[in-house]
Amino acid sequence: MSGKSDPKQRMLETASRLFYTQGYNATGINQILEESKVAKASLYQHFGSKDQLGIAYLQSAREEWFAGLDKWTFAKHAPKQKVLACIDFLEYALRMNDFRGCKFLNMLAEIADSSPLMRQQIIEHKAKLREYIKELVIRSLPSHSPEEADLIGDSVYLLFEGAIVESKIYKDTWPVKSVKKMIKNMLGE
Amino acid sequence: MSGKSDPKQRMLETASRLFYTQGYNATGINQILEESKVAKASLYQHFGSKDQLGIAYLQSAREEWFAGLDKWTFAKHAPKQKVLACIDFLEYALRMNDFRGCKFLNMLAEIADSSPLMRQQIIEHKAKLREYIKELVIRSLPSHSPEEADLIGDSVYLLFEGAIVESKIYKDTWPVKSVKKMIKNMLGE
DNA sequence: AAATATATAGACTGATTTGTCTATTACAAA
DNA sequence: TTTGTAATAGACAAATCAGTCTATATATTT
Repeated sequence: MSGKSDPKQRMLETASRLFYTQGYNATGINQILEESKVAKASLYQHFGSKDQLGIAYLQSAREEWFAGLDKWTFAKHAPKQKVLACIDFLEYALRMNDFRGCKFLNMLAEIADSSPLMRQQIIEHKAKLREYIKELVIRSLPSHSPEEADLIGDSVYLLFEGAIVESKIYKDTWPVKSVKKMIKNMLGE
Repeated sequence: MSGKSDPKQRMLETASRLFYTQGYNATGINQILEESKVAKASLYQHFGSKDQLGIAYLQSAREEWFAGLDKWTFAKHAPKQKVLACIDFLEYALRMNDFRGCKFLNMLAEIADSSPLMRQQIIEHKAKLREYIKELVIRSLPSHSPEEADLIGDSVYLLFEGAIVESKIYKDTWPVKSVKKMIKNMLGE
C-alpha cells in the first residue's frame, strides 16, 4: 500500500498526468498501462472501464484542488484577503501546470454527451467552487444587500473562471492580473 | 457551386456539425463522409488532412460568429448599448446551440499541443473578440482614464468568456444574466 | 465530339482503440 | 506447507482510426 508499489495508485497518477497533458480521448489505456507498468487486467480489476478511470481522475483532481485552495485561504484571516488569496492560488496553480487550464473544463469539452457520470463530477466541482467563492465574497461585503453581494459573488466566480480559460489561450498571466485588480475594486479599497 | 451539390461545402457543414456536437477527436472522417455523401478522395482533394479540415471549420466558425455579433451590435447606436447587445447576442447564440459552449474553447481543450495551426486560429479569434469588446467599452467610458477603461474592457471580455463556459457547465442562462447586470453596473447607470 | 477536370465507390494499409480472456507468478495468511 | 488473493504478461477480438490508391463515372469546357 506504499505509493510506488501500489498498482492502483500508480495507474491513477499516470492516467492523471496523461489525461491532463494529452487529453482524455487522445490517451489510450495501453499507454497508461505501459507508463505505469501495470497489467491490463489490473486496470479493469480496479476501475472496470476507462470511463470509471476518468471519474476517479476527476475525483482526485477535485480533492487536490480544494486542498490547495484551503491552504492558501487559511493563511489569511480577513474575508477580503481570503478572496484575493484565491486569485493568488489560481495564478500559482496555472503557472505550475504550464497554463494547461482547468482539468474539469478540458474534460467537459471532450466528453460532449458521452459520459453523464463525468459530467456530474464536473458540475459538482464547479458548483462547490462557486459556493466557496460566494461565501467569502458575502463575508467581505457585510454592509451590502444580499442581492448585491450575491451578484458580486457570482461575478467574482465568473471572472475567476474566465481567467482560467483565457490564461490557457494566451499562455499568460494577464487575465489573472486583470481579474485581481477588478476584484479589488469590486470589494472596495 | 450551388450549396447542396458542392461536395466541399457539404463536407464542411457536416464536419462543423459533428465536430461541435461530438467533439473533434471523437468524430472520424468516415462518419463525415457518410453523412455528407462525399467520397473519401474528395476530402483529401479539398482539404488534404483532417487537421486542415479542422482549421477550415474554425475559420468558418469565426466568420459566422462575427457576422452574428456585427448584426446585433449594428442595431444599436450608443456604445454602451452595443456592449449590452454583445451579451444579448451571446445569450441568443448559447441557446441556439443548446449550451454546447464555444467551438474554439472546446477545440482548444481537445488538441492540447497536437495542432499549432488550430491553436493559432483559436488565439486569433479570441484576440479579435477581445479587441472588439475593448473598443466598445472604451467608447462607452469617454471620461475614464485609458488605464481604467482598459481594465474594464478586459473585465467585460473575461466576464463574457466566463459566461460562455459556465453556461455550458450548468446548461443555464444564469451566468449570462449575471454578467449583463454586472456590466451594466460597470458601465454606469 | 473530344478533352479535361472533378466526383464516386471502395479496397487496402498499418496502426490503434477498448475490452476480454487465459495462464502464470508472487505473496501473504492460515 | 497449503490455500487464496492479487498482480503480471500477453494473446485475442471486433471495431475504428487517418490516409493512400485504383478504377470508373459524370460534367463541363473547348
